[in-house]
Amino acid sequence: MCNNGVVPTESSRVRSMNETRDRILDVALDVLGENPDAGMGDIASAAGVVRRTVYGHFPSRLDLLRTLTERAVTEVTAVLTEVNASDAEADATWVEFIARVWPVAHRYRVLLALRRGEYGEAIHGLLGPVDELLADLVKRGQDSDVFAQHLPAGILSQVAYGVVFAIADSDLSNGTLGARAATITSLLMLGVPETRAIALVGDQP
Amino acid sequence: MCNNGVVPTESSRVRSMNETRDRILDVALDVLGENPDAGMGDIASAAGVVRRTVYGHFPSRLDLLRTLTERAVTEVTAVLTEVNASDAEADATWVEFIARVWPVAHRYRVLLALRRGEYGEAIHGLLGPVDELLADLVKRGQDSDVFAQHLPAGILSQVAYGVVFAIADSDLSNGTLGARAATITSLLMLGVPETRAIALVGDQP
DNA sequence: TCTCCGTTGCACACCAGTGTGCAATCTACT
DNA sequence: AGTAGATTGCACACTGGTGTGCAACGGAGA
Repeated sequence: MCNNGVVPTESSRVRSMNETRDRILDVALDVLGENPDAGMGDIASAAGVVRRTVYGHFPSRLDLLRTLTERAVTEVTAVLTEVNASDAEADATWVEFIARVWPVAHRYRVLLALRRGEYGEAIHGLLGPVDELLADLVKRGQDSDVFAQHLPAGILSQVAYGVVFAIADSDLSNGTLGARAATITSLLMLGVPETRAIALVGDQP
Repeated sequence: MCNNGVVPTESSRVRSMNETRDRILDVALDVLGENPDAGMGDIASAAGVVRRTVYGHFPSRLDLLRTLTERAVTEVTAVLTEVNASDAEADATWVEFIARVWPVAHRYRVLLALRRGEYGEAIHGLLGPVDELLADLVKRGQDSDVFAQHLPAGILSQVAYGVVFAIADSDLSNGTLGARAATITSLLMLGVPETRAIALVGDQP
């Protein structure tokens, strides 16, 4: 008997294995989010699995971290390029970006802490493309006089999304309150006047 | 033979011991600043001393960290209370505060990273008084309509000096450029209009 | 039923850091 | 010269995490 469809209906073995793998990744985000120094054992038990099993899916801790980071980069760049496609002003684009990236930033907030520490360099490297896209957006805003120029675009963008992550990491992180706060605060620090900032955010649903 | 002066002229033994102790503390700031996970051994060799000697002065790693933190708290609160004594507007006070606290913040920038990690809770606790003083200042600014109110004073002050430390930790950290950038950026995020912010900073020497 | 294979449980070696103990050494003070 | 005390060098035990090896279990698929 051959496969009846084009896609070779994954055997349930494979599917359950992928589920395990995904669960480990998901849980790892939570656990590391609470404590960036959590070990493979902590992640394993949180995922309802034995440490040895985690090593079955990810040969090393760095491998797991890399996979998480790649996921994050994929999701963020997707949002960022989509948003950048519009020809709106840079500040409006920024607002839409934060609104859409907020859940993602909240999920992956731990990566900012992971940039320091043992595997920081590897993580940092993978995050590079995001940094560039972000700097481009800020640069565009500076060139059209929408954003302040007291700092070079590269650094300003770093600080700005550092703030977003910081708020995503704080008590406000849940609900729309955090998103609003992060958006307004980052706009302010990008040099957008308060009235304009509030108007822009007010437009958001 | 009794002491000839009121102050019992420290024997040079005691003095050189204190010098060693201070050198360890100073060097620890540098080493930990580059790598918050540096061990007692790294600190010791950087101080030109053996690991065992460090343990002679500080019974445990936590003890060393605590001492560093206490130093930082002392220095910062000194600046903060002094600055707060003036009856200037909150934004002007903030500018003076950043200007004077900048070298201190730069020296102790590692403490922000240390707030997470194994001994984070202890460090965090010691840093409490600084947080309060800072929140008070921001609150004063909000009450007199000088600072924005899109975030509660407690969080806004956290984010604001998070930014200051972030810049103190970046490439700009040296020279007056970093201080200017940190001041303006933090003012912007506190809701001070760009023109006013630049004017305020321009006043500074 | 039998086989494959993800999973488990336990073993181990390895590494890095922490904190302690103690004899030896060096030096400022008496 | 003698002594007290800071420092050294080396020892050790302990902890906690990493990564690997392997036999055994258990369920889905042939």
